Amino acid sequence: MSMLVTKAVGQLRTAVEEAIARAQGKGELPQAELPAFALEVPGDRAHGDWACNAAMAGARAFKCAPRKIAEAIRGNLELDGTYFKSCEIAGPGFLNFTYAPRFYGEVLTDIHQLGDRYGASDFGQGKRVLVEFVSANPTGPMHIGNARGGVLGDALASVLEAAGYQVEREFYVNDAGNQVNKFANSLEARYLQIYKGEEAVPFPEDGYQGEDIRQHARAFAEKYGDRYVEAPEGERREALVSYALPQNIQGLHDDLLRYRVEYDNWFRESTLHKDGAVGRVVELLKEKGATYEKDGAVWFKGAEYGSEDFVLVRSNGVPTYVVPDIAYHYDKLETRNFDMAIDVLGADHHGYVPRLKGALTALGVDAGRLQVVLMQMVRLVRDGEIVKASKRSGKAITLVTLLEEVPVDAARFLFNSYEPNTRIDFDLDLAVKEDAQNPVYYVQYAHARVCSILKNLAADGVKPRACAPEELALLTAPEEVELIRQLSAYTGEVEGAARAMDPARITRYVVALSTLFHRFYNACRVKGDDPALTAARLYLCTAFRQVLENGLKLFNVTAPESM
RNA sequence: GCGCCAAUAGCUCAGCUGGAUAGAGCAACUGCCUUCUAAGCAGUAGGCCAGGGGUUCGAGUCCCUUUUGGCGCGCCA
Repeated sequence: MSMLVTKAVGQLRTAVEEAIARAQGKGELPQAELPAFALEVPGDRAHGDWACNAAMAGARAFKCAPRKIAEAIRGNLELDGTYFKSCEIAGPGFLNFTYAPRFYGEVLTDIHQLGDRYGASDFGQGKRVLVEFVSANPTGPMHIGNARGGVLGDALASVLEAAGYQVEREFYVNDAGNQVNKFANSLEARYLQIYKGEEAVPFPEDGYQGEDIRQHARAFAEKYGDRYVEAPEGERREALVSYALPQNIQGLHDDLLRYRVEYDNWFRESTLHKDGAVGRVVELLKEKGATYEKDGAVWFKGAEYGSEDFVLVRSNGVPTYVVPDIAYHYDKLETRNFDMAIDVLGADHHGYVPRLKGALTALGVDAGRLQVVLMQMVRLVRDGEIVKASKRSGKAITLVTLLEEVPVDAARFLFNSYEPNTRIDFDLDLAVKEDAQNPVYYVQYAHARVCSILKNLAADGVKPRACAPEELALLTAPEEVELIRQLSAYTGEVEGAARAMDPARITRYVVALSTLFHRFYNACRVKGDDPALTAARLYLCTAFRQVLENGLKLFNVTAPESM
C-alpha cells in the first residue's frame, strides 16, 4: 500500500517537533508543553506543498509572537533525509514546506509497483462492515431515490473496501408485514375485477394503484384462469403473492444489475419471522425492563434511550414495523457480529434512527456500531418542472425509466457528484441531451486521450518502460509537478472519503485529476526528440491512467479507450 | 407547535478536525488546432458566504438568534 505521503508528513511532524525541542534546549523557546498543531495542504499552491501552524498554535503556550516562534523552529529544522527540501515562513507565522524533487519520482514508481492496489490503505484495519442500501419494497418498482441510494451505497462500499475494511453489500427484502398484505389486497382486487368487473370489486383505498399490479393480475389470470375467484380469501391472496412477489424481487435484482449494483446478500425479512427472531427481540426487551404496557399494547421506553416512547406490539398482538427492523439490526451486529453496520437511508427516515439506536442500546448493543448515512431527497426536473415521485399515483419516474433515458455512466457519475446531505434536482433533459457538458465525459475524455497517446507511441515503437530516478527528475514543468502531486494525494482522498462516508469526494478528485492531465497534455508533448524525457512522460501517462482507472472503478464508471 | 437538514458567483455545487487573497463546472465574453483526440487548453468577468450577535491570534466553518426552504413527528411502513 502506498504510504508515501503518510511517510512524508510523518517526517515533517518529527522534524518540527525535534526543532522545537532543540530550540527549547538552546533557550530560544520557553519550556512549555508542546501544543497540538496541524499539517495541511495549503489552498494556494504558492504556499508550498505542506503548511504547518505550530507557531500560531503555540503562541499562547510560549507567550511569544507566532513569527518569532516560526523563526526559532526554522532555525533548528533538519530536513536532510526527508522528502522535503525547504521551509519558508509566511503570513501570520505559517511554516511552508516544499517537496524535494525525489518525492515526485518515487510517487510514480510507487504507482507502477502497486498498480490497481494503489490507493488502498489499512485505515479500516480489516474490520467487517455490512453496508445495507436501496432495500426498496418489493411491492412495486424502484424510484429515482433508489437510483441515488444504489450509487451511494455501492460506491461507499467500494471506498470502504479500498480503505481496508472487509465489506459486504446487502439488500433487505421486505417480504413480510403490512405492505405485503396491501400488495396482496391490491392484487386480489385487480384479479377479481377481471372476472366481476371494475364496478363490482372496490379497490382498497390504501392499495397500490400502479399499472404493474394490473399486469401481475392479468398474467396470473392467464396462467390460472378463474380457479381462485371462488377460492377462500386466504388461499387466493397467498397464491397471488407467491406468484407476483418473487417476480418483483427478481425484477429488483435485474434492474439493479443493469445499474451495475450487485449484492453479496439478499436478506429476507420473512426469515426473521420464521425463525422467531422478531418475537425474541420483544421478549428480550421485556427482560431488560425496557418495555411497559399501555392500552393493551407493548411500548418501548424510548425516553430512557434517547428517543420517544413508541409501540412495539399493537393491542391486536401484531408487532409494528420497527420490531423486525430491530431484529434485523440485532442480527447484523450480534448474530452475524459485524463490527459496523451502515444503513444508507432517505432523509425522510431520520426520525426513525434514534428509535432503532435506542432499542439496540436497550438490547446491550453499542449503538455507535450502527452508522446511518442519510441522503436528502432527489427531485426530478423535466421540461423545467418538478416531477413529483409518488408510488401511489403510479406516475413515478422509475429507475428503469431513468436508465432508458440516461446512460448508466452518466447516472452513476452524476448521482455520485453530490454529498449525501445535499438535495438533488436531477434535470433529466440536461442529463440526456447536453452530454458534452457532463463532467463524466470530461473525465472519460481524459482517459481516452491518454490511451490515444500510448497507442500512437506504441505504433512508433515507443513503449512505456521503467525509468531511472535521473530520468524522472526531468519532469519539472509546473504541469507535470502538479499532476504528480495530485496523483500522490489519491490514497489520502480514499481514506478521507471512507472517514467521511462520502464517496462523492472521489468524483471530485477524479475531475480535478483530469483537469491537471488536460493541462499537462496541452503544455507538454510526450512524443519528442529527447528519448529520456519521452520515457519519463510516458511513465507519468501510465501512472495517470492507472490512478484514473482506480478512481473510476470505485463507482463503477467505465474508462473508455476511445471516444 | 416540536425535531432533523439546509441557505456560498446568474445556474449546479465544493470548501475535509477553525487558517493565508472563498474555489470548480455550466452559462457569458476573448484568444489557441500544418504537431500525441478542440468532448480540450489559456484568459476576462461574475461574491455583504441569507440577516444579526458572540467565542479567539484568526470564522463560510464553532455557539446563540431571526428569516426562508426541504423533510419528519400514527397501535402506517
